[in-house]
Order: sequence, then structure tokens, then C-alpha cells
Amino acid sequence: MAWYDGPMRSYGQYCALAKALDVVGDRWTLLVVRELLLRGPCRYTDLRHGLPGIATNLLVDRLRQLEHAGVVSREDAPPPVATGLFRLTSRGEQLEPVLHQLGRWGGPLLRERARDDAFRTHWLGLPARLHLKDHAPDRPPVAIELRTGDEPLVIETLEGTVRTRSGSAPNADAVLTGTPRLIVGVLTGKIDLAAARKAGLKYKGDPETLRRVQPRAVTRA
Amino acid sequence: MAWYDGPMRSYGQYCALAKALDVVGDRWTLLVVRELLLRGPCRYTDLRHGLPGIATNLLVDRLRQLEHAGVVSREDAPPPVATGLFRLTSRGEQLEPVLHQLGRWGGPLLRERARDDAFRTHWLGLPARLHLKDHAPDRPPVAIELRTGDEPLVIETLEGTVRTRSGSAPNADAVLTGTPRLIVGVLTGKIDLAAARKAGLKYKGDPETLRRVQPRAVTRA
DNA sequence: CAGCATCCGCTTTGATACTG
DNA sequence: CAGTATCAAAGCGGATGCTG
Repeated sequence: MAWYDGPMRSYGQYCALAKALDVVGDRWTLLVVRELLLRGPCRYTDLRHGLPGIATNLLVDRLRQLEHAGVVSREDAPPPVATGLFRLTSRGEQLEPVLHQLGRWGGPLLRERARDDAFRTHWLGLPARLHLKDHAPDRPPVAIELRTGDEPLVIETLEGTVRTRSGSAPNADAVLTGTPRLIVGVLTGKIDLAAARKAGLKYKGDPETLRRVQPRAVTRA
Repeated sequence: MAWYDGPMRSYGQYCALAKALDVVGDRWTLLVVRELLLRGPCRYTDLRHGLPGIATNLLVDRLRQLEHAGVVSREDAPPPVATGLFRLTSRGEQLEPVLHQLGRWGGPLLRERARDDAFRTHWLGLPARLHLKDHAPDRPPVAIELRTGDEPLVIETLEGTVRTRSGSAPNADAVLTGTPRLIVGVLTGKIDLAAARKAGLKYKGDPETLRRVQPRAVTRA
């Protein structure tokens, strides 16, 4: 259990929202949680890669604060590999609905990608978890691979929901290659496949795979 | 349409969460939204009162940023009263689920009240909206008044849900007087009425009124 | 190289005082 | 009442240096 002495700035309000923001309201904090949520246990360097723009000392600070708050736990890895791992505690995982709601609210802000906006493929895991579900849980599971520059992301069906992981699926049922906007548009059904192809998206596989996970009509929370 | 030129600091990440935080991630911003959500349209001074600890210039800054982002609209009131009103736009109201999830996550952080924690009665509207619902929408509506120091808060049943407003209910079906912790404990059913009374809570009215809105077994989002 | 710590210039925040 | 103005302190971003 590492210690943290830094200044614990608080709003000093007896209100659940204010107390939550005391813990996760600082700059970068929720983005650190995003990384751990989307990628699972991470090394320091993985986190840095997923958080382009963060200063190294800030990342260290945030990790310590989160550890102190019981949101993150650090695990100095076993002897073979000499590298530590950061992971969300169960308390930290409970932030998932918060990130989902914020992500949902922020969706409309993603119009055209600014020239200097950074991007990492695994960030697609957020809209995937948010919008997709497996509509045919009784059929054999499927995997969809997304490629848009750096390391691919895999979406897998699991008991009616979907999971995501970085990496590649040797025999994916579908592979989408293209810009983030096109990929998300197609996955969520906002852009139909033919139009997306005309706009430059590459789709390999049975379109039925896509329909299996796309949102239908009204989607619940 | 007021202008805003301040520095638009951005994470520069093509991710819905990061874009949301570009808009509402600054210090105090979500608390300003809380005030407008719980109290409805507010004058500058009301906001200040509901945000103990904020610096006046910061409040002005935040309001301008939020206005610029389309979350808040300012309405220079009609001639009679020379005071402006701030209100959430519909885009701003869509932040409600975000505040609810953050509030839900922050709930466990509200143990004993720190000596210098500020409190405003209308903040009880957050747990009320979060945990309570009307389980008997067919029966005539009821009102519950909460008193804990400053101006009371009224909880009213409405079509299966509850609404809250500052003020007092002339003929409330129930009146709770006591500390915030006791009141929330009783409303959510975590503390039973007898125990709360022993701890200092005053309850006036039919206990059935309470049961009508208290959470039952598993509550949905 | 992974995992920090330190230093420095800039920006944001906080506290208070002041004004129409 | 509804803000501006001012200024000190804290936080942040970027660069660089240290240590195993």
C-alpha cells in the first residue's frame, strides 16, 4: 500500500457529486480510468501510450492519487518480469457507468476529426461497449476485428453483450478497416455499409455478423 | 449570444469521453450544472449560494464557457426585473444521467460529515431523484418536505417518478427534520424510521407515505 | 528502456477588494 | 445584485536527468 501525501484539494461540500469529483474530477484522472477500463491491467508505458499529451509526472501523480483513493491498485509483478502492473479495483470498475454516460454525452462532439487530434484504436472500445450488444446469444460467438492504424481491436460476443480487447483475431468473422468515424458509423448503423464502402471503408466478412451486434431501434441504457 | 474568447484547452484526443471532458471537465463546471439541474433557472446570486467556495470570477468564467458550449443559456430578464436568468439548454439537461452516475458512485464517500463541509438542503434533490420513485402512481400524489437548516426542499410524486423543488409544501403528507445523513438514510431505507428517530430525526406524517417512494429490492438505473 | 523525480515557465484557480 | 480587477498560490505541460 503506497502512500500519498500531496495536497488533497476538496470542494468541501457534503454532496455525493462533489465528493466524487474530489476523487475523479482532476484533469486527466478519468482518462486514466478509461485506459485501465478499456485495456485492462496496464504497465506505466502502456498508459502513457494511451494518454498522448499527458506529462510524465502528472501520470505518476494521478496513479498515486487513484491508488490512495482505492480506485487503482498497483501490483509489482512477479520476479520473471520486473515491471509493475496497474489495474482498477472493483471500486474503480464501478466507474464504468460514469464513463459510459459521459461518452454518450460526448458522442455528438465527434464530428470531423481535427488535424491534431490524437487517436488510438483501443478507444473504439468505448463506443463498442456503449452501443453494441449480441442479439443472438444462442448462436456461436463471433469476433470482429477493427483496424485503423495502430494495433487492431477485437470485439467479441459474450452472453448477449460484447467484450473488446486489443490484439488481433486470427479468424475473425468480420474485419473493418478505415477511419474511426467510418468504423463507428457502420458499427452503430448510422452509416450503411454501401455508403461507408464508397467513402473508403474496407469490409471483409458476412454483413450478417455486423447486424448481429448493431443497435436495434430503441436501445436501453 | 455572448462571446467567449478564453483559451480553449483541449485534450486533443479523438474520443467521446475526452471531448466531453473538454467541455465539462474543468473544476466547478459540473457543480454549476448540478445547481441548474436541481434548482432550475437561477440568478447569478442563487448560483453563488449553491456553490459555496467558488470564486466569483470563476463562476462567471464557467457560465460563459458553458454558454459558449451550448449547455447553458442566459436570458436577460424582461424589463420589470433587471436580473438575468441562467438555465440549462436541452443539451445541458442531457447531462442528468452523467450527474446521476457520478452521484451514485460518490454516495459511499458520504460517511460522517466533515466539520467544514458546507451543505445546502436542495442538494438532497440528487439522492432523491436517484433513489426514489413513486410506487403507487394511481393514488393521489403526495408531497414530502425535508428540513435541515436552510430553506426546505419538497419531494413530489409525479407519474411514477418524483420531482423536487426548493420551497415548502403547505400541507405536506410528511415532514422530515434532521441531519442530511439521517434524512437520506431514512428516505433510501438504509436506516429504519425508529432508529432514525432515536438518533434525532423528527418525522411527521403517515409512515406509509415514506414507503410509497422508498427504493424496493433491486432498483434499475 | 521502464519508471519515475526535478526544474521551469505558463496557465488556472482562489481570495479579496472594488464598481456600476 | 451582478459582476470586474487584481494578485498570490497552486496546478499543469514540457523538457531533462536520474536510476535500476
